[in-house]
Amino acid sequence: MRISPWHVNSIRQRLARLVALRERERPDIVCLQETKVADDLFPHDALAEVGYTAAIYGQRTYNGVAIISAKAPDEVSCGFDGDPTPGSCRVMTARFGDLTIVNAYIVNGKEVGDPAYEVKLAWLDAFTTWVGSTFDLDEQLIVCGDFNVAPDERDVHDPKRWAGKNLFTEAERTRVRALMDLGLADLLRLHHPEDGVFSYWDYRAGAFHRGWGLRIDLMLGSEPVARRCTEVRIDRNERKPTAGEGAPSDHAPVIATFDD
DNA sequence: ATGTCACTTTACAAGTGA
Repeated sequence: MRISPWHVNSIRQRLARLVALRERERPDIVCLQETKVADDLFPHDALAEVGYTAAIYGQRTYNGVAIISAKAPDEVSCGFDGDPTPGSCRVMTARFGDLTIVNAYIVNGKEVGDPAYEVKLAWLDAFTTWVGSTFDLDEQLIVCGDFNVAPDERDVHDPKRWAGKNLFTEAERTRVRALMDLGLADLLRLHHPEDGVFSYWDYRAGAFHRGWGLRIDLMLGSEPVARRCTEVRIDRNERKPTAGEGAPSDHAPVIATFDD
């Protein structure tokens, strides 16, 4: 089984590349963030042509998440109790048999000092409280998506430059650790302890070309999921302008493989 | 830090969010 979280930054702009990902990597499930489309305009037909059904929680212009899969989920729910930003479509949960997947697009936070940064911290607290009180961590649980937080120094191209900056503050990283302390492992790190493994490069300033990346797109899994996880990698090539039809997202897909 | 991108509006440019 293969599961791929991907921040697409508009599913309509990324449709050809999503279809290509389907053909290239054959993910059974893709968890999308920032679909940026109202539900009545979601491209169900184009995805059905490559064998995907889509569970969607979208809004126009901002945010929006979707879980698309070859086999339809048994159960889907949207949002989470205690969300400090009600009305923003950022979290959805799908159950596939014994496996539950939470797909999350965490508040960006803009910059330290901006009110949005305080919202981000409150959001992370509320999200962790909800995950801890809603799910059994002894069961198979995945929490994945765009966390907008780089967990540690290996996850930023220049830790000194990023120290104290939004996406890499101690306050954010402490909150991600608190989520992991519920009993969720960073699945990529089980296979790749090395630094320089990034999932996001800003569109501006030629960041990709210069190697100015961050790893903020994470796949966390409970112990029963971690045991089944045989590989996690990031499809860095997908970030290249030349990698396929249309322009790239500023995020690359994470690709995780599990024993059946 | 900022060599961009996507979306929206009463729209043919500029603001917003990332």
